[in-house]
Amino acid sequence: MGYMNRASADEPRWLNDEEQRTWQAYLHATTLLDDHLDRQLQRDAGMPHIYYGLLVKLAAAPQRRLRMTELAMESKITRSRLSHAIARLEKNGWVRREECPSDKRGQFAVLTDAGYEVLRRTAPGHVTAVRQALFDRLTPEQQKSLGEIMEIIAEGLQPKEAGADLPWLR
Amino acid sequence: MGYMNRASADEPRWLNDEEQRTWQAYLHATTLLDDHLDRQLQRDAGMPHIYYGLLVKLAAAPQRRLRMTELAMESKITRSRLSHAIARLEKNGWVRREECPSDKRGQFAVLTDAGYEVLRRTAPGHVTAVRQALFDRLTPEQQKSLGEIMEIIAEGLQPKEAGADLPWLR
DNA sequence: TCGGGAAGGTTGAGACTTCAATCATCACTC
DNA sequence: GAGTGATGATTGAAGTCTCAACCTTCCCGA
Repeated sequence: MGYMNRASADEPRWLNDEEQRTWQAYLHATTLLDDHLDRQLQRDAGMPHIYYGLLVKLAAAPQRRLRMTELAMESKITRSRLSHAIARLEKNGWVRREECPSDKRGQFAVLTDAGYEVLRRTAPGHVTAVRQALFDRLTPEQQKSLGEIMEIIAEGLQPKEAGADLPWLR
Repeated sequence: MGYMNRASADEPRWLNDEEQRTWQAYLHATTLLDDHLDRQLQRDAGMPHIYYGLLVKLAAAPQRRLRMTELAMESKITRSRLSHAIARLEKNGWVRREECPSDKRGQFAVLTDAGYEVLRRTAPGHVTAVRQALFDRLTPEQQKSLGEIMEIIAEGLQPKEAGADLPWLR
């Protein structure tokens, strides 16, 4: 059951053996990599991978600041999740909130110097971890292929149509 | 910072532009797909994706039962996480625990009829969701490539050596 | 300009995960 | 057969995420 291989009239198209293998491999790889990087960063930077990603986005943004919804969108998460995360990072002194002059509802998340420093200190170790787990194991063709595939999947999950169920609009 | 493109003496090999794009695409796709399937299953089956996966493993196992550590290993998660999860699924009546006769420390997680029924009822919708998000969007070559790549990554993250930091041995 | 819906963001409760500590049993050795 | 370390599994607390409810401000048409 689940992804079984069967065949009958009005039944859904179950995954065949190869598809099941591919899907299992996907689940295994993503689960393990997620766990691996979360652990690496928790140990070396004191925060989970997704939080680290937030700091990276802020560091790359003009003025090292981003509107909350924009940051949520770039990170593919909900605004609620982001609110909680920023609250935690603020407590650490790595991010600070600033009001938006042009829209009084708006808030900026701003990377502090301390936040930048954490990034500066831990980025080398993290990029190494990513290389070891991913890039170092794949041929250039596989890297290219992976990029294309992941872009297709990501695109498919964020349709342009109005009313789409996107995390940052939830 | 984070995956910046720089060059100097003893600095780590930062990700180049294409690598950064690939990595971003990977993060976006996995985050969105995880969210998407979690939501689909929470809505239709009343449990998160990983819990659903546990039921699927049990359904496929002989006697519809698996030792805790074995189930954790197949699911790539920690035993602690599994303990909590099984406790919840037990409360739902979808899984029951049984002692292991040959090793009094051991426990079996056993899929109940009610658990099997949930699977029977929700599997079609789930496999459809997976197809729509993943397989339907990829060419056969891309599917093959994805499977190979993910197997490489998964393999790389579970080294055979003793002392490896594997979730289910934590 | 008033009213109502949409957009930006936060909050608290409950659900889930992590981490370290714990307990019981097993396997091995002397 | 007693001691010791390893294995199988659980627990509770703290951290994180989801969901729904909420508040404020903006937008826009009547």
